[in-house]
Amino acid sequence: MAVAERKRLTAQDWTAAALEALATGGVAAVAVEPIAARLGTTKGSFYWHYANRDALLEAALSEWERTHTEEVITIVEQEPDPHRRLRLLLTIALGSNSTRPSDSVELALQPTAGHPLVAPVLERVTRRRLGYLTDMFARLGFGPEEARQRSLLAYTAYLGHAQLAHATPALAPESADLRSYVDAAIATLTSR
Amino acid sequence: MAVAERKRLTAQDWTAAALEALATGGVAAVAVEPIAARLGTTKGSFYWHYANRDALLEAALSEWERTHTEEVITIVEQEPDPHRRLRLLLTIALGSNSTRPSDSVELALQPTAGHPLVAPVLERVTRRRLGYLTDMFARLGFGPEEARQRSLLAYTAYLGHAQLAHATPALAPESADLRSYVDAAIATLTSR
DNA sequence: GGACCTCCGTACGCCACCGTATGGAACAAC
DNA sequence: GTTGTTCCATACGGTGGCGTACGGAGGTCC
Repeated sequence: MAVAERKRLTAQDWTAAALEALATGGVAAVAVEPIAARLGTTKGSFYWHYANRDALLEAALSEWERTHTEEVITIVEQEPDPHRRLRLLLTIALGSNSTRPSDSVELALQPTAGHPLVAPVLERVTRRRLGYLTDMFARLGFGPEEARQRSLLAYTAYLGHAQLAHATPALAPESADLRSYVDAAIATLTSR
Repeated sequence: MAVAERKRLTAQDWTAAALEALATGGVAAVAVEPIAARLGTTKGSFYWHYANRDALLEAALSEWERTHTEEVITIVEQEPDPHRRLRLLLTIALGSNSTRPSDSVELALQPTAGHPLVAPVLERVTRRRLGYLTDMFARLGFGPEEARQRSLLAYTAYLGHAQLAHATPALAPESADLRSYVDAAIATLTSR
């Protein structure tokens, strides 16, 4: 966040800053000169580490795909009990911190979903998550078709929640209310 | 859609084109010169009808706020039976045509939710919709708190579905599958 | 302490879009 | 068919981001 001590930069520094810009301002915000200014440097630095803007965007997207999702799945898999695992997952997904950058990226990619660099990443991530969720419902004892539909409902609810928390935070549940909401949502999503 | 016979344009023509651009390319796409080109005219026309770009954006947002939502609510209110009414609403919301411009606008506004012109519109629309949904669940016999949480789940699922259908259409349910999904979702959302 | 390599600052041309100015079509009224 | 009004085309300057060229600072190695 802080400009710090004017050190030399690495390609990593640029991707990190790009990811941050991506989360807050979307694909359009992944712009060389503004990010350079934010890093307290100039374009000269950037074009040393990267060929062009697209390369930076691509790096940021890869970073996002690599980091999130798998990270969460790994954490959640520690919990052996299926019910508690689903609860943990939804708590992490809906809860924790409604404005953390991780899910902001997903939202920020939305309008440019058709972008040639964005589309494949988005599809891979979504497929992975949906597949995992479906598996979870199946392990809760739901049949294949039922599990698929429940996971779809759960995942779209997650997406919508992130959207709500970002766009109209005043209307999204928070803290204590959020915990209560997560409980109610799980109850509804797993009721037969 | 077609460029037509090179007639004179009205302010309405410009807002309509702006709304279309907004739906497909987001706030950034509401740009005077590209829209002028698309309309087969020039900026000269635009600046006769509007003061500047912001005025156009504002007009497009107003148009959207005025048209959608209330339109759907009016239709849905024709149906007297609460269960069938909810079904009708979700069918319209999730179903019909996943890539119609109406809900694309909502998605397109997402990344610029903080924009001074966008934020208030988004909040009013969301509040109205959530309020109406909560009311529907209440009329189905759910208590106030339960109705609020169910409506939240239903609305976020709607938002997420729109997002899914737009960003990764390959992973969203379609046609027959969609009808089956809507049924399953309603069953889950209204189960006690 | 020179030679070298890594990284960055600055200056430049290019393009897209914004907004202004202004002359002139197109149409209406009579 | 002249006058007046409505609407539009064109030309222009300004701004912000992209990408390139190139010189030079700051480390590193011997």
